Amino acid sequence: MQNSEALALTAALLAAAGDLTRRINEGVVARGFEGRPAYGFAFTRLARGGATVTDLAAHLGVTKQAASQLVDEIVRKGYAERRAHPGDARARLVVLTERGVACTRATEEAAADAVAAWVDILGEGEVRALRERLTRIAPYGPIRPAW
Amino acid sequence: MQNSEALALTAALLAAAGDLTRRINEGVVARGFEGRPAYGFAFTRLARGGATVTDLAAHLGVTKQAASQLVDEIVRKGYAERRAHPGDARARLVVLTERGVACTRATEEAAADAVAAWVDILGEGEVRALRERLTRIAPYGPIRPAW
DNA sequence: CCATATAGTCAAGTAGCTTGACCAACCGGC
DNA sequence: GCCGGTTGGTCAAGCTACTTGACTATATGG
Repeated sequence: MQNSEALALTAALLAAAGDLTRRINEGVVARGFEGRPAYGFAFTRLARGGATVTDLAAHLGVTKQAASQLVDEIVRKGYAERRAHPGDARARLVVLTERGVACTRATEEAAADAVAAWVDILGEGEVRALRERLTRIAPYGPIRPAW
Repeated sequence: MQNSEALALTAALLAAAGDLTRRINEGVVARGFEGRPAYGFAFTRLARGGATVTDLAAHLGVTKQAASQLVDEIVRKGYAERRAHPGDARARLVVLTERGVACTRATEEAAADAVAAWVDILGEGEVRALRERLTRIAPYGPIRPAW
């Protein structure tokens, strides 16, 4: 593989990731929620019975201060609330509210819509293969959304 | 395709793009250049006979002010220089210096190295297919590096 | 030759992170 | 028990890479 192709692959990956992220965010907004892309990844973690700020920080690959600020935001917007942690008085359990769950569903729907556009181009099998290969290449490190 | 898979695909894309970008940047640094990921994409545009700030802004998908700041950086670091534009006294042609060309080569080498790790996992054919499909999905919009 | 558009820069503001300092609560060894 | 070290969380300040807005100099079409 030539050097220039490697850079083109990187550009294509970034363009694809950016495109998808943008479409999903637009879909979420169109469904009546305000947010930024990082919310979706935070929600997928919170949806499993809640999480501490530290859990969330690890999941998102940021400092706990940054995670705490994100929690401030989603609490202020009514998507989550901080509760006492059962069994650790230092920690606080961040759980989704009703509206937070609704936003999570909206995000998943928007993601499905965005990917559907890809399925139209590549076909379902190839999109699935794409995901499988990407997962093999970059097995769950923490996520760095960045858009 | 289930909704949750669509989000997983997005996460995988972001993780892969972030991983690749990080590896390339590390490779560039290891070769003795200082920079950030955006440089690589700027250089690929500048390498073709230079470009104006406005060209670069369009290529990178940012405002011309942001592009101008990036040019300030790479000029300060000795990778490029501003020259008079032949035929338009308003415009200035940004061209790579010798060192800028060397850094461009280093970036391409680092990218090739990073992708080589993927070839080890997936095989050359699949990596090529990956790139082909990504290019079909997200045909050159402007690039938003973001890391 | 003038009205409008374009290239570029300067200045200020913003988002989303970081590092550093700190406090309260947990925990293992003695 | 309790005490040193660790961990969960927040507050405060700073930084980076962008943005918007205002402006100047040059180009261009009627």
